[in-house]
Amino acid sequence: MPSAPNPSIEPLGVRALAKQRTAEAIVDAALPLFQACGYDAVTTEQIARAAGVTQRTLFRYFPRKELILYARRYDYVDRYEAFLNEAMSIWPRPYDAVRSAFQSLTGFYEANRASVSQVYAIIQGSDQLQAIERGHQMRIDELTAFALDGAEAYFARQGRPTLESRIVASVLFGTIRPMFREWLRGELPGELRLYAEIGWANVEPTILAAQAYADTAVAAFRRVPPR
Amino acid sequence: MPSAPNPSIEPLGVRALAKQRTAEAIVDAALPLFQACGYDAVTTEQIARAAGVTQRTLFRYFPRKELILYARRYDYVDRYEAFLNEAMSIWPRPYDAVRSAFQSLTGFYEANRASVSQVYAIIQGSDQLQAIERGHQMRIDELTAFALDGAEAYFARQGRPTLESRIVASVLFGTIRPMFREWLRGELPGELRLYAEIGWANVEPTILAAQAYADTAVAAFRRVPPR
DNA sequence: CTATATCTTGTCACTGACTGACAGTTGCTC
DNA sequence: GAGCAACTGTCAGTCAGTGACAAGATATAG
Repeated sequence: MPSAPNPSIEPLGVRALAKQRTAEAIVDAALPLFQACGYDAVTTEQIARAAGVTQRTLFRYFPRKELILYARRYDYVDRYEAFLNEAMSIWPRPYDAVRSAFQSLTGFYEANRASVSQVYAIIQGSDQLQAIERGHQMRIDELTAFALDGAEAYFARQGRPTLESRIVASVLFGTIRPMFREWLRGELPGELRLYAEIGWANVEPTILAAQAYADTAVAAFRRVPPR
Repeated sequence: MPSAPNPSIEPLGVRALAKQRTAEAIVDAALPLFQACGYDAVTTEQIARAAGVTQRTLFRYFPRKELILYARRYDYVDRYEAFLNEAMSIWPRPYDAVRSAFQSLTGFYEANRASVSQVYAIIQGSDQLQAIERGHQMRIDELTAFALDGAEAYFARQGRPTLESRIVASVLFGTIRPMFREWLRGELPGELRLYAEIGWANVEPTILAAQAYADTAVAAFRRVPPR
């Protein structure tokens, strides 16, 4: 009685196979349309017709329109969380764990450059999608800030991370993200890993400065007399 | 022939007055409903009926539902931009200009604490509004990064700000924003200005460190051999 | 191999935000 | 006071997203 069947090993029944094919048909129909006309201009009904299903069925597979687009990005937020979970139980220093998780994510981006770039380009064409994207980024930032608070804080994840860690996380991603973006746009030659390594090598001194800053600022901040 | 009439001095005709009253009636009807039931649960038709107008008229005044809510926030993004425009033509150092613009914004928040807090609380209750809010924050970040690139770059605002400035801007707001949030939530006693000043006094060394870092990182980054 | 339970899909009807077109009314101007 | 422009209401329509139900296909038990 295998309680957690691996879908890639477990032989799929006709039904599960059909489901998989339907989901892929929807995404395959949607992406070219998004690319040609822009995300906002494509209606869910057009996608459904192009995929040979009803609009209702489409919404059963993808409860929100954005999810059709994000399917091909393989849920990079969840992936980062998984990487971080693993790294946090291996590395003693939170900084090393974050760095390791990010390296894993970098490898993932490189392995799927084509589809990730395509989705990135589509996102740039829609304000709504950019806002959603920013939400994902905030989640990544928060996750990272929790990680920087230490393994205990990370795995509990109660309330909000400390102000110090949030500051450090914004320094970190304020640096790394623009680099990722330029690479995705094809404005940087060669491998992403290379740039990521340069970034990390240089970011460490600033992290230390930011940490020192965060400590003094937060201390001053808490020292304000109540009332 | 006054080409730019000041609405608060120019005597308003019956028509203009009626328009003003209608807009206020809509906002006055909406805010209590939002506060009581949550933004998402209140329909535009309910608001229209409560304000004594048609739904169609409501949308003529506020093309999107969110704008009803944001009316009472007096468009803080536009306001920041106006502050920044002024500051950038006064201060020679971009950093001072940004600081000055932010001080103006802080004063504005303090002067309108009640309504700003109310709107903030409503935003917290809706995912959609939070996404919109993120969009505003992105605009503020970008504006600030352009400002840090210097007056010329700021007033032209072509393309994207430099990587260096984007990094510095994220450090800046990664620090300032959590403070604003805590203050708006009522978790910090006293005046916002006080906290803002502490934050700024302490952020400067980190800005310098971040700037130094950004310079070396970006330099290393550009030094990567093409191909 | 058949009967039945389960899954999946299509159809229909609906909500809620938002828009275009048209017509009636009212304030403004000459 | 006539004519023009602005403002509003009415109506119909689009698009995202949801609930309910029935028909068909699949899986499973006997």
